[in-house]
Amino acid sequence: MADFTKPYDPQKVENEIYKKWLESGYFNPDNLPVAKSYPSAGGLKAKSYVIMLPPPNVTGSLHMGHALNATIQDILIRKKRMEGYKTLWLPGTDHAGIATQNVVEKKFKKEGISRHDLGREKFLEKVWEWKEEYGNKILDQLKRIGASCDWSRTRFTMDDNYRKAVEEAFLHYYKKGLIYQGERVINWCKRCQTSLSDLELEHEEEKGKLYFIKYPIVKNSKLQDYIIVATTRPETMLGDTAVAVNPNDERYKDLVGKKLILPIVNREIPIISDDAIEKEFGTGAVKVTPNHSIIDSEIADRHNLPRVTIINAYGKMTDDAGKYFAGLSTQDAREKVVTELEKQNLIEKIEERAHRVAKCYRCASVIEPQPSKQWFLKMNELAEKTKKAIEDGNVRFNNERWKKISLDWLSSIRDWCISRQIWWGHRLPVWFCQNQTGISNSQFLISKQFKNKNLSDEHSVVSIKQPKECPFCDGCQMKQSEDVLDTWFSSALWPFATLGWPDKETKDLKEFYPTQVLSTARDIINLWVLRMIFSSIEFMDGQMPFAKVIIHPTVLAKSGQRMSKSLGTGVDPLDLIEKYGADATRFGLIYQMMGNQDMKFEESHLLAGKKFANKLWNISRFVLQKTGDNFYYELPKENDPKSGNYDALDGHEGDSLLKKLSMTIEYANKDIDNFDFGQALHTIYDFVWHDFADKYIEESKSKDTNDVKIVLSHTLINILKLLHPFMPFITEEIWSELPIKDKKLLIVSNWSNN
RNA sequence: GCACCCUUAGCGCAGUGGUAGCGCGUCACAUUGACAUUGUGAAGGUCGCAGGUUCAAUCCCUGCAGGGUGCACCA
Repeated sequence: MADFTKPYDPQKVENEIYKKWLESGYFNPDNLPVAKSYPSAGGLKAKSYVIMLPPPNVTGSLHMGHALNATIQDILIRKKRMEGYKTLWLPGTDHAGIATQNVVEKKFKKEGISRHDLGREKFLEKVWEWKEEYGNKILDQLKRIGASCDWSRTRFTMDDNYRKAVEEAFLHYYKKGLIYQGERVINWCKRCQTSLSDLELEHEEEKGKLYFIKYPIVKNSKLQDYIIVATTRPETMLGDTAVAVNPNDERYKDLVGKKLILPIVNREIPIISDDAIEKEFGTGAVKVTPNHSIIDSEIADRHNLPRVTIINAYGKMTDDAGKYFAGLSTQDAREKVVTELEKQNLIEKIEERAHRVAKCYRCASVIEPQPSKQWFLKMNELAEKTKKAIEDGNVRFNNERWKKISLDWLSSIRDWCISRQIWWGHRLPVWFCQNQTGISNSQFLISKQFKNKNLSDEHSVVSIKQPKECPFCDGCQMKQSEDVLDTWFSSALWPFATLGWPDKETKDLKEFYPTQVLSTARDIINLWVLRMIFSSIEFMDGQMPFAKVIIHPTVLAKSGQRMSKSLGTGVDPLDLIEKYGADATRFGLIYQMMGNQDMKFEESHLLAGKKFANKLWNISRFVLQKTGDNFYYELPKENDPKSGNYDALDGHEGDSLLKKLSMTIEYANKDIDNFDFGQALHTIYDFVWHDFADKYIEESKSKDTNDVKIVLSHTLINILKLLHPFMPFITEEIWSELPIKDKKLLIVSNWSNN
């Protein structure tokens, strides 16, 4: 029971209201009144409205971005539910391969146990235990802010059925010839001991040194004595097999084709020309280290250069680096190389220089590019189709800016490295002959030349189940690849794998696919959004996974910095909910969401939200007191003999309020539908506080006519509805106090029939 | 390097080719009246800087400065 004698206390109300909603079953679309009006599957279908919650990582806990995003989605879902759509907001979590494995590894490290001590099977058991215990924490936190997800449909990216989807997708791409195994230099995290895709790197500006090193030219009296190359990583020179210059660089024109002596190593290496080299950088001459730089590797491919691997998977120098360096860390090797070069007077100069270092997005270790055999998904064709879908407007972003970012990425895309050398994730459905290769892991390469290999060359087959017989030998037990797939490979299937795909006939898939809106953060546009689009093109017959994409503003600290735990700039939304209530937290976030790419978080808006909740509370109390037994649920219709009062409304001072109310409703509707949530909330706020409370209610105190009661009841009902998507708890609570016959919960009341 | 965004009151942000607004904060007054999580009122802005277009620019254009973001093969 609402206690109107006291100020509004969200803590007392919110849990009770949420329980009420859960008991009602209305979060599940199958229980909605609209589902009941279309009982037979064969007949007319109720119109559905579906949003897939971007599955948070199981390791996650709610941050401001989640809170904002959840509020946005809840606003849309609640409005559509009230409008009579069969609404589904499907929640779930992502197994988050590397992130989760790291968390569990860390936990055991404290006890001095490594994952290798436990072994794969045992370790995975522990990860599952961890997931069962902590993995749903973030979903419970979403409940606190009022998210009306259908919890009965909660999915996890490693559920049994989801696993089927992932395997099916892999098989599909493979049969189409889009998945292949390739040898190349990839991004390697030496701490996580796995490959990473280009998108899983973070670049950080660091102070470093640029070394200018002289490489002597093989004797020729007419030419200069040496070429100077600039590098930030002198130790990699031990693996150099060429020096490259731009073809149009006049300075080096006569030198192309000549040979150099690689210092220390004393290897003869050629001078080559390649378009990838910029004349302006450094000296315009670049050392080429094919096995420890992705770009250099590509240059090496174009010029058929030999490859030398001088750094191993743990970031230590190999035997091929020479006996003086073998076993050293790259840092120690660098110092030793520089000392040696100085001794030989081969260092021209050393400049201080800020440069960007690629780091692992999960553990922040410096990336050590490594030659390796990995699995790739060909991107050209998929990217082209995705581009077309976006250009044709089959998927629309809430801002052109995001469209452009997407198209840019799709235009300069490389094949996607989808294999990872970790344990937690979906294992590749690839099986190896034990007598021929025996290798079941993407291995670290020391080969001098790279190839793309056919599976049959590798004595392996792609199969979801373990093959009964090995096609390559007599009766070996084929062994499954030890590799797992990139987490994002499975996330990319989220919009349909959650609805039962690869079974195309499930009731949910038929009824709820495609979805209407995807709302997410901008840093995963490429990582996730675009991959969902091409996955849907491939697996759902070209049908887009969602019609519209909302990229919401990034919530920054007031200083303009990113919110982060390590910087101490983070704000915990749960603390805010504790302090102001969920409604006020939602209000505060949305109130400052005005369409820019960032929003600097300002806590005072939450205070405004709390005050506003209280204002609404008191408005309601006043209206109920004033109307007493004459609370009008419906506005009397014109010419209705029972309500001759209505005529009197024309020209009544309440008439202008009602006009303003209809305008507010109209604008708010339009703004919500355009995803201008902040604008909508401002409009409603201004009407409620300034037009309704400050003016009309003040004036109404001195009047006691039936007209006034009609206007008061009618306006209250409408602002409760209008505000429900934004502030669901308090509006539902007040609604429960209104004297209305055959009253439904506000959550399923009609959006617009008053 | 390329592209994009932002710069308006102490703070966070709206807004418009012609008297500049909201929330929080500040100040004054009011107060057992739905609500002090209140009401009424006030102070506070040459709308980043410099040019240009225009009868008129905070708004359109150009340049500059500061802040931010995305992308890229910065060796």
